[in-house]
Amino acid sequence: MADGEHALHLEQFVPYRINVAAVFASRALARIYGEKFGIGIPEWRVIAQLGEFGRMTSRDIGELSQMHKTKVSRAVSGLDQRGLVARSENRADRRESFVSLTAAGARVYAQIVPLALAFEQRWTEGIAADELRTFERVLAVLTERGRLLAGTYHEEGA
Amino acid sequence: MADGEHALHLEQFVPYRINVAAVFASRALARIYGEKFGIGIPEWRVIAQLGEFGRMTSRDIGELSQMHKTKVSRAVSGLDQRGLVARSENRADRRESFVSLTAAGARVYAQIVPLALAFEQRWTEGIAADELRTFERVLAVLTERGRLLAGTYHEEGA
DNA sequence: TGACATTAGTTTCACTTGCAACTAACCAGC
DNA sequence: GCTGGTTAGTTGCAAGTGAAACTAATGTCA
Repeated sequence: MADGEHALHLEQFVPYRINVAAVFASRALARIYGEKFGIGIPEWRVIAQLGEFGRMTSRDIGELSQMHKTKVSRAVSGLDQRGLVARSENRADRRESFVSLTAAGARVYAQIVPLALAFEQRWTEGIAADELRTFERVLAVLTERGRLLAGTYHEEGA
Repeated sequence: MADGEHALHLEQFVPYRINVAAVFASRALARIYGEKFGIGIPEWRVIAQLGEFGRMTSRDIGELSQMHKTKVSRAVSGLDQRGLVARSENRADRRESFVSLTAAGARVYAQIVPLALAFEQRWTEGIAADELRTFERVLAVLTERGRLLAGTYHEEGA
């Protein structure tokens, strides 16, 4: 460790710290989706997108929710089998199909949303509003720059 | 969506956003460790801890780097086989053993540290120092609270 | 029209992961 | 110095993952 260099302390290393926080958040959320609804995080993301935007293709789901197409494929299949989403052919382009929530899926969505928002609320409770805004702004910058530094691809976490 | 409730927008949902940022950061870092040194994130965390604290047990490595004991076990085994760490018996408690960097491991550590710090630097470049401090402070709060909300365990991410 | 590239989505495969069960060693308390 | 509980670390296993290969459909350009 020569002059002018800084030592590395893992517990202060931002990429590490972000990851630890992300894992805790995922685990806590997975509990909510999982224990009460038997739904994992990829499934949740699909449901969240469909609940927000309605009918969409798997490609768009992956694009918007930052998931690899194989993960979307498997999540959609699982939800389809369980009757929470339905697929309908796009006659204008038969490679893709539209995915949408069924009535049962919409009910699950309606139940999860308040739980998810309550979790977020509880998680960020007591943090000053302006600090939280700063946090989110910095997070957005880091995410965008991270996307560039990570490369081209397209994928996931929770 | 009744009165008084807020809609959920996944792309603004903090747990989701943290995860996306974490994945990008991990991927970018994994590139650095992986492409140049053939080292994965668990291995990197072990090396980072040993480089910082010297000789320690697997238990302590896991504790400090937030990794499940099986992950630590496998990472240490791999590094041992590759000659980057060495294990030495603790005669006072023969269940555990001390792990430490070999000369080769120390060289790898010395090479990775500046790359890791340069990455962090590049990643956070241009963000105002006070905003970054706020970010880190909020991150610490979220991490601690996340730990509680997630449960008791002990584990990982990148 | 036909050849070639591209795209949506699925499947196969190798790898990583965490949990649970296990082994070996230590630590009561009697 | 036993007996039962606890701890450090490893291993078997089932689930989840992404890359790559694949299928089927669409687009492009001559």
